Amino acid sequence: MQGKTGTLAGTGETYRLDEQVGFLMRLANQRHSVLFQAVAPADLTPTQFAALMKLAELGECSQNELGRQTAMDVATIKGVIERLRKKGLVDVNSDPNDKRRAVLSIAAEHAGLLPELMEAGQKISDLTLSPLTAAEQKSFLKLLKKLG
Amino acid sequence: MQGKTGTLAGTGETYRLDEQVGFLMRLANQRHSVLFQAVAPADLTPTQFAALMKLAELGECSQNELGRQTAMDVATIKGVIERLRKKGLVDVNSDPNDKRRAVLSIAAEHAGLLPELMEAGQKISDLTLSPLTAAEQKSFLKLLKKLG
DNA sequence: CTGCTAGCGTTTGTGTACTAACGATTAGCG
DNA sequence: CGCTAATCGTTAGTACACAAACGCTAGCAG
Repeated sequence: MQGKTGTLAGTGETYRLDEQVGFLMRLANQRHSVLFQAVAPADLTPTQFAALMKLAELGECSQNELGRQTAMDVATIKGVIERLRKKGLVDVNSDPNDKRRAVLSIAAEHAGLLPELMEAGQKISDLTLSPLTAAEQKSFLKLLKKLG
Repeated sequence: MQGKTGTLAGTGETYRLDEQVGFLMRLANQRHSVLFQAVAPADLTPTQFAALMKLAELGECSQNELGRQTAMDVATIKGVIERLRKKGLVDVNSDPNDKRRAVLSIAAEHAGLLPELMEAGQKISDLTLSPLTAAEQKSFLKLLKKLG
């Protein structure tokens, strides 16, 4: 009977924030971001990293296309590409065949960075999952894919 | 170290973005946000909802304390509280015993909203997890907690 | 050719989220 | 008692993330 404890007192009080998926996912994401920042080369953020790796995978593509492939909004990918361009990691050229399009590609000078990035990406994933056993990791990823 | 980490850019890429935890968690979070927005009352965002429910649970507390309880940065919780205050859901008063503190509480006029919020929160969690079976949901939450 | 539709990129506005620095206040220790 | 350390809240700056509205361009229908 703590008089001032909670407006929820007396209403059943069954809701626990720290049991909700959304909250737990936010926490897991925060931890992942910290690990990422500690390991990632070239001051890349998780989002920038994703865009860069996808671009490496695709070779060349338009801005909106890359956004779709990485599940980023048009307005989001715009800023991401702009920052990668400023860092000199991505080249932006206009498509002569379609004046609407901007053709993205990885800057040739930095193509050598890719193996390092892939290795770092793997390490970050491993670190993020390290509190789980190998079996748990596999299970977690399987379930996570169903929630995408 | 282990296996093949994609050799060079020109040859084949062995790094699959859509297999990485970080990327999958981002996707799951996006889906959750969409569901949240569709169901949540009072135009609350997931973050605002978390702050509000935690405040209801605690009764009264300072801004920084609420931030800690909900895993939000001081700068983040500041904005969140400001928006909740503008909506009239949260009252902010200064502590007479400690001039640094701002004492937060749920606005009495809206205390009746809480049961509805709890119900919505539960529904959102259920919807988010609906692609999984009951057993999978339990397993997923257990693993997720280890990653927080 | 004209007009419609759809896609590409841009901009604005709102809302997280963290870092870093700051002033004000309180608490603790010598 | 005074100095220092810790805590509280604020602000500026950077970076996602999405909605909505805009202008431009390409492709297609009539």
